[in-house]
Amino acid sequence: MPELPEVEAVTGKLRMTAIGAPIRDVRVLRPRAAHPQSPDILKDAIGHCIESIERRGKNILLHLDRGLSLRVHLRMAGNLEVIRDHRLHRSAVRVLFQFADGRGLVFDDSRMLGSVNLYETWEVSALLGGVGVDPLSAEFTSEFFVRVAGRSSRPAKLFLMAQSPISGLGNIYSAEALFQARISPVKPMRLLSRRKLTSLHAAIQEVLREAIPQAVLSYSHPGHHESMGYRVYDREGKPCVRCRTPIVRMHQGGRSTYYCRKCQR
DNA sequence: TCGATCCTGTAG
DNA sequence: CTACAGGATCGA
Repeated sequence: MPELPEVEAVTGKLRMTAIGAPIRDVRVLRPRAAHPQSPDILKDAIGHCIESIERRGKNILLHLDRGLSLRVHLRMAGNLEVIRDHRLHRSAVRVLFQFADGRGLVFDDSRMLGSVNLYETWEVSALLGGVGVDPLSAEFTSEFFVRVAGRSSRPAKLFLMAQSPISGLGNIYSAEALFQARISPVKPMRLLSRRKLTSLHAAIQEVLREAIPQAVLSYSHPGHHESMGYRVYDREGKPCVRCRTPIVRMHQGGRSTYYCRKCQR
């Protein structure tokens, strides 16, 4: 379920709960979750505690003491949270970190597409060297955006979703940003005017910033997953909120793209 | 730079 | 039963 705002919500919550507690044991209930590493490697986290937590795009980095870091990727259906009692975990749990105080850090993932890996901290930066600029970081300037856009002939939506050179946008917020900026998802990036690009740059930040508080709310009420009101995503056949034209769904890169034929050109 | 693929769950 | 799901990697 997670895109950047949801991952941000998860990391924010973890920062308040998961830092400082020593890890007493690690259970890997589904070895594939550690792929391509051996699941045994996760056991090396035992005896360490989480010192800091960082989000890079959709990657979650849990930095442990003494030079180790966990990298968690939630992919389509993952979740990472602290539970009061590690014995009370649900069935979709793939990896369980038991804290010395009895609480547990739980990675669950019904679709088994996510991953949990343990690296030495210095390796992580190298490993994530290829991930692009985070759209909520200071590096994501309008100038940067115009520059990288000019170098790509890809359809706008595929460009936004590629995680490079921009990292963190997924299917929903790419569609939302393009709608907001009134740009067609199939328009080759380099053909967009500077004016359009500036508008899209602002729209990206706007839709993400707007979504974070919503994501925080939905993650703070377990089992209360209200889908927030999207402007185009998942609105096939429903009237465009701007011009009432029915929203269309098409396929791009194997994913659904929703857009308004009239507003977005 | 693309489609196929990894998995399971759920809606129609 | 099929289609589809908020992601990314891999091989051609």
